[in-house]
Amino acid sequence: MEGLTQRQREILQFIVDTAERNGFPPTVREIGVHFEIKSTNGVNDHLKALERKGHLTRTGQLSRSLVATALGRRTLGLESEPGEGRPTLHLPLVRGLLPGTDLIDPLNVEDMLALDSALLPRTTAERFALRVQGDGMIDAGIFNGDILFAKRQKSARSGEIAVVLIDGDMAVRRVYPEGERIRLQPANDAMQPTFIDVSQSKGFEVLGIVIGLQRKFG
Amino acid sequence: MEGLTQRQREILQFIVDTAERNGFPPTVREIGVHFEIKSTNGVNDHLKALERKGHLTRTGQLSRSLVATALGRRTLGLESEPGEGRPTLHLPLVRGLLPGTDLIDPLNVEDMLALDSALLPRTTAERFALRVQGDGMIDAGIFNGDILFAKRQKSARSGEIAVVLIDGDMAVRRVYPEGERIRLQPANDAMQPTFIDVSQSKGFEVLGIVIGLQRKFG
DNA sequence: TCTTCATCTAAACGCCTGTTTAGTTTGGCT
DNA sequence: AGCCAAACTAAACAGGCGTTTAGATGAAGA
Repeated sequence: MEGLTQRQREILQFIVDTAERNGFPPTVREIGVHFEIKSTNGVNDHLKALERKGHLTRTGQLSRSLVATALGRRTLGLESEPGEGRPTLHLPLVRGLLPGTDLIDPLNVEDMLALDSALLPRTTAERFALRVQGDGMIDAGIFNGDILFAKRQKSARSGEIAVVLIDGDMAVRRVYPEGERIRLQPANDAMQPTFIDVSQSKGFEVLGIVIGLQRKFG
Repeated sequence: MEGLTQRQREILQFIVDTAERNGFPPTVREIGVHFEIKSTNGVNDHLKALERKGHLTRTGQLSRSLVATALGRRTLGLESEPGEGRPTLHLPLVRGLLPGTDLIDPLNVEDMLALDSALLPRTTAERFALRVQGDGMIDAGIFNGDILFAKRQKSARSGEIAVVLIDGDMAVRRVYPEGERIRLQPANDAMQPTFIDVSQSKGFEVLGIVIGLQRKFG
């Protein structure tokens, strides 16, 4: 089975990505526009090559019938075997917590994320994901926009990084129980800790403990 | 939110099924053939209704741009598991680079990691993962032990965080081309930059650009 | 009964799209 | 130098395709 040229590979990737993103594959001309190939035949040459090498199928003369084969998908790294027998987790990405709902509720869940279990610590607790908002934990290497993974747990030990609910808003802080009060410590020199009075802690809740982080660059 | 008629539901189902089976949605006429609707307008009436009721999207006047919305999929009982049809990537975790081998080679690949494609930026380039060794990029929020994701690329623009090879060892640094030399800048006050002489850069190579990061806590 | 809506036929317009033919350019290989 | 494959420009054809206009039928409500 022949290998692909760099250009062929890029075009195959574009077809797969476009089908993924839009729900339907691109036309020959749309591929041309994306790669600044002026002639439809320039594109067609690549499609012929991809088809000849078994990475792509076309159906008759139907528009948008460009579909990557299993081989093609494998070439792009979309279908190989992950760690043997190790499960891929599916974690809910939560937006926030609407009053009167459970955290893991369709109303709060924005998406489901697939993640290799090797990328998170072992735990028997329920897990969820959330998007970091703000720079409150920047000195702990947790940046605005990062995805955090947490295990559900209603209490935190001293110094653990927890996802907490304060008056309906989710936040990420280091938690330090200090007798009558709880100190929520940001990891940012420009910010002050928040204190929660244990005796009247309405509106405060520990939602979970941070167990992982994912960042997207660029 | 209005409900669907029996006919509208059937047509929505056909669109989703066809897209699933073929890899691309049907045309207006193909829908007509399947349901023995002689006029394209007969079909179009249904599409308009489905669109109006928020179960279907069409993109301009593009062919085969019929895609069920999240609501539409829910109506059909398809409330899919992870992100709708979005692929899960399988990226090689590389240990290093043995002399005379390609980076993505069984000899260098320690494991395959499954990761939701939504967690990394879109790219047409090949991707790989590596484990961070050392505190050289600690001020950029990249810690010892983190897993980094990179796209394969032989050059880096100024300031990009790159995976580089220096005398056989992989390292992660910000890259700054400076005329006759290249500055490899750590993000750690305690460390000094390394300089590569462009004219005799044997043993130096850019392997890729960092596109993501995964951290495991605790 | 009158109205509304869902469903459909028929026909036509005009851009969209895949395909083909006929070349050119570039780089690697012999 | 000669050859070949990859990659591309240019132009054109024919049928595909979305859309619109005009109208028909029947069932459900008001």
